[in-house]
Amino acid sequence: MRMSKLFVQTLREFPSDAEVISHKLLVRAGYIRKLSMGIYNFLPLMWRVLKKVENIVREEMDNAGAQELLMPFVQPKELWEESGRWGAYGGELMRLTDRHGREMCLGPTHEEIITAIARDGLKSYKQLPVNLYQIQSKFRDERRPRFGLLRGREFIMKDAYSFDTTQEGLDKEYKNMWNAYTKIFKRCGLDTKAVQSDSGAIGGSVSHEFMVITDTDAGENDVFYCDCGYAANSNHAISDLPMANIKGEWSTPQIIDTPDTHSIEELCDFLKIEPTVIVKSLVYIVDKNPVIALIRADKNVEETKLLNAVGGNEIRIAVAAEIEDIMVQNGFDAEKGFIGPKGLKEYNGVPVKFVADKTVIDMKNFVIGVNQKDKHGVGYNWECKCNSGGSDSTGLIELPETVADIRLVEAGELCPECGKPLKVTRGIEVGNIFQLGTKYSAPMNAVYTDIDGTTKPYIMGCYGIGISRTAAAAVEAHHDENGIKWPLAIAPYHAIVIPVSTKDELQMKVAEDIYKTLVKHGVEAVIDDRDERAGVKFKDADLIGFPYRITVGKGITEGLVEFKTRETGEILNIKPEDAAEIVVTAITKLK
RNA sequence: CGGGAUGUAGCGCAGCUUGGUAGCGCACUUCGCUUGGGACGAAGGGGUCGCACGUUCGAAUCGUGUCAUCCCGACCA
Repeated sequence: MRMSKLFVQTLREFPSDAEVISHKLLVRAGYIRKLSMGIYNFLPLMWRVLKKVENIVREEMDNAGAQELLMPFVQPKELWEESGRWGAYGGELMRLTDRHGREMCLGPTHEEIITAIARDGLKSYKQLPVNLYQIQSKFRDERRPRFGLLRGREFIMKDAYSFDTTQEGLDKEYKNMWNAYTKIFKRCGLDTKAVQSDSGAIGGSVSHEFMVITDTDAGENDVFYCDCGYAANSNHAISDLPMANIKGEWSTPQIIDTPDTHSIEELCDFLKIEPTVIVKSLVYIVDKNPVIALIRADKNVEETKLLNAVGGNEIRIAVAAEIEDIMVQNGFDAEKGFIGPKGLKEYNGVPVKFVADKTVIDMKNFVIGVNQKDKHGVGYNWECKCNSGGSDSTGLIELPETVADIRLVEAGELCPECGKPLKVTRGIEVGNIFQLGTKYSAPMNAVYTDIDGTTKPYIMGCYGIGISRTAAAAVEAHHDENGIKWPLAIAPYHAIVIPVSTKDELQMKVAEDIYKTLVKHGVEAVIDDRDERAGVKFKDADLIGFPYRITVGKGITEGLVEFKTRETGEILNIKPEDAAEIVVTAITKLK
């Protein structure tokens, strides 16, 4: 490709609406342009990168025994009703109506379709196991798209689905996919960590996410890990707490004035206490139902854990107006900062549910909100057998029926497997593997006939890789102040040849010769034939991120050209005829 | 969904307070000059100032509404 013809427009400045480095660089270097919120055009350079990632994924999936197919992007409501997700999926499912008034949706994932395909085709145990996959655009109407390609609404994804007759078969395929993923990301030049995770809306039990560990702030997920090998996503991580004072100083219960203590910090300052002796009450709304979470005040609630504890689809924190409503409806006059569990019965006719984090059970003589403005209860305890002597209930709080781990783990807490302090890092999720079991096959009546003549639902697994997200994650992991440093395997081109002066006939001739030789040997190369100053060409080459740069300049009078490796910055002066060999050798090593 | 901010040429921005013929840098076109890290000079082309309504003799500028984009999410951050 000749640079003068390549469809790419680099920008002198970063776009103003981009926040993370992969977004900034991909726009500035001319890879992508935004069309709408969370929706991007993939320009020719980007498309080359995406095809490279796709092909690596395709090769390894095929090697692992999976078969590629392609399912529709637009899907009928009926299948989603069969699985129960038409109602359950929420706002991320982009729904539309066709001219006949039929309701459809844009596919955010394809469990329903693939299960229907399997149901039609896989009738006998003799046909199983099977693993089917596709590489295709997905659409999720994200509440808040951001970070460019890392969290767009439309994105490219590889999704695979396995069908087995036994759990042992699923376990085997799960491991098979795990191994394939490890190879895929390694080939893409990415270091990944497989972490335990919550299975979320897709459902199922066992699941792992493959995370690219990155120093940049684009990592959306905190990954907690330990040298012993334990690693988990924040929505799944568990830990033991280090020793702390969890016994308050007040031995007799009383309600005291705590004016203007709207935050835990203010309350601690006022009472001169540690947050470890406060039980805070947080109001959540789960599918329109009120849920009060009780947790030690120095810790935070992990919303996914809380959601799993109460069951439901969507969880969010209550807004101030809702908290006010709850107070009024239960005969209180308090505001946020003074909320407590006692006396809260219902909200809009729905009983209030209470969930206590398991770490509050051992707390004694604690401080808690009592639904009175500018007041808190101190010296409170849980109402349980050990406290049965109390004649009046003042100072006793009923321990909720649901006691669960709803706590967000923090670095420094203790590894659940070996007891050493956990470490935290940011990760970008580029792939995931789930054991679905019969979550879709059972409700959709997707069954096969087993050897004994009985019909059984398939045991399913699903396995995703974000193709476009993987490319963006590669930029997060491989860049410097001058631009992108693509791993060779997924770079849009392997090398660029730069004649410093297009008016210098010798330079041009040597550059053209090198370029032709590279192309002849299967190297994907660009020659920068533009009549630009050398600085412009170097800046563009660095920004776009060609792994190798061959510069033909003044040195040619001594028979030498410059060979630069983008990743390391290493510069060699070599003979023109040696350039192709170096690049070809590097490319060969990729296979 | 709630809160905040911003919409002026392809990109980045000024002008708005105090209404009076729409500007700057980059990019683009032509010419000259220059050629190892985003040169310089000259001359050009390109915008109904997000959209609608209103106030006014007159609106990018003031008011109302609307759409879009970005940032933030009750305790804690």
